[in-house]
Formats: sequence, structure tokens, C-alpha cells
Amino acid sequence: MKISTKGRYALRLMLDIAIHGTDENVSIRDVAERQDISTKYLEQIVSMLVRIGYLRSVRGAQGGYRLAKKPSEYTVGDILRVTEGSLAPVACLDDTENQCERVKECPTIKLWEGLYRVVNEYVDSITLEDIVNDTITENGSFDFCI
Amino acid sequence: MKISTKGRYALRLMLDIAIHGTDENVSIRDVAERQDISTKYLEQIVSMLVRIGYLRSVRGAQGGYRLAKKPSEYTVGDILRVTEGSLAPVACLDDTENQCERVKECPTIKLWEGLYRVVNEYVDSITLEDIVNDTITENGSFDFCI
DNA sequence: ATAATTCATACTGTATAAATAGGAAAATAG
DNA sequence: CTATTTTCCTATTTATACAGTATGAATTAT
Repeated sequence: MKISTKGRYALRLMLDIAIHGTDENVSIRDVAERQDISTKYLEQIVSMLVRIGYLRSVRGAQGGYRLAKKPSEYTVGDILRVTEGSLAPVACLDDTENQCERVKECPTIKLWEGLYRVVNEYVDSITLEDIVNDTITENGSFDFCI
Repeated sequence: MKISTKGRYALRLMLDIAIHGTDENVSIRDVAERQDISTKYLEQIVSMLVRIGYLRSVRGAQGGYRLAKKPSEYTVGDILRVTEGSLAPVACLDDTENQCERVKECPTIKLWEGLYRVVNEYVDSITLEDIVNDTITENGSFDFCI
């Protein structure tokens, strides 16, 4: 039941860009340095977020990334679902063809559906803006640990 | 964010014993057959549940397992926490020494704490009895799919 | 005694996570 | 117009944890 580094890094990346990208493009190199994450690994993660339209990229010198929307318009769930693939606690809840034929009479499926629901509700209740405001208010700095 | 087979099998094991263990010991062999899970793998899982006192074992012929308490006294969370290790979405929330020194000023830690909380609240709100009743009421049978 | 069971622990294969690596394509600055 | 900075693409490697096997000892009922 762990969130992978991809999901965590993606969140830190988006927060970093939310904070530093208001008046200039944010390069992966800078994010990698501030967040202490491998640039090459971040490149993979950022590409997912560009592909889905959450980030806009500008190539070349002075290029980098900006948010496509306002921080208040991204939920944590949005970002985690892109990078984690799915937040479903069991495979049979994924859209794919992982569903077994006994789903209808499975005694535990309702349990997993319920867990899936509360997880989604929670991560969708928090936006990037919420986290940014919270942090800046509390200590002014922005150092991540995970 | 997936629940592992250990957690899922443990739940099915406990439910199976809850149903079939009212007037006799339930052997691993029988559970494995009904649930279509490897007996050797189940042995490992059952041993965790015995060690922590959730199941009582009787050795030898006609031996097997029974619940130590009533089905209503086990929450799903109890069982998952034993077998999954922890339901924390990030390592720094575990009791162990995984905590980094920046926890206090980490912008995302509150998020993960909140997620951890809703997950625990949910899985602790459902007991084995709830699932048993639910299932028996609905279709009388008890076939699992995951 | 024998058969049925739990108990203990070591081992293995496989998939996934996590990260590295190398270079092509695009844009800017000088 | 070339050197530099950056994104973009995709293949490869490494590490770790999951999932399951395997072997056999200990215990108890019949």
C-alpha cells in the first residue's frame, strides 16, 4: 500500500513548479537540484505530465516547464493517478481486463470498492494550492523530505 | 497502492475460518482447496495470524485453526496490518527508523498523514462479521475472486 | 505405529520499481 | 551560424520486494 517514488516525485515536481514557475520556465535541472532527485529520472516523470497536458514545455535555452492551469485546479489525486497508474487497492477494480468473472459474488469486492472510494475522495479533496499555502504559511521555506 | 496477495489471502483465510470453524478445526489444506491458494503459502500467512493471537492452532490429526475471538471483534484493518506490515502510504510514517530529519517542515507529510488516517478509519470500520453477513445474505454462497 | 496436521526456515524465480545511459531534436544567445 | 541549453525519446541496467516452492521437524489423534 505504498505510494511509489514516481508519484511522490511527481507531486514534489508539480509543487516546485507551482512555486518557482510563476514568472519563468522551470528547468528539470533546477528542480532536480532543489529536490535532490536524479534529472534523468525526473525527465521520465515530467514527460507523463506533459503528455497528459498538466505541464507545458518550452524547449531550448531558457526553456523549461510551467503549469498549464492554476495550482488550485490540480488535485493531488490528478497527479497521483497519472504517475501511479491507478489508486485501486486491487487489480480487479482497474478498468483493464483484470476483472475475474466472479466479481459479482465476491465477498470482498465491496470492501475494496469502499477503500478505493475513500482514497480517491481524500486525494481529490486537496489541491496543489492547498499544500503551497499551508507550507508557505507555516515556515516560509520549502524543503521536502520524501 | 496495491494490497498484496498476503493481505488479501489473509482476509479470505480469516473469513473462511469464520464460516467453517464454528464447530470444528479448520485445516490449511481445506482452506487452500476452497480458496484455491497454495497450502505452503497459506502456512506462512497463517503463522503470522497465530503468532499475533488472532488464530488458535491445534496440532496433529483433526487439528487446524479457529478464531480466537468472535468475527465481530476483528476489523479488516487488524488483519491487513498484520500481513501487509503497514498501511502507511509512505515509509516515513512507519514507526521504524525510516523517518527523515526534515519531517517537521516537509510540505507533503500532512497530506500523507491524512491519507493514512482515512485508510485506517475505513478498514477499521468493517469487521469480519460485516462481510460474512453481507455475503451470506446476498447469495448464500461464498466464492472469492481475489 | 501411522497418518494428519502445524511449525520453522531456507531457497528461488519473476515482476516491478528505480534509476542510468546515450543521444536526437529544438530553440536561444552570442 | 555555431555553441549552448534545454526538452524529448527510448533502451538498458540494477535493486528490491513479491509470490511461491521446498524440505523437513515437531506434535497429536486414532
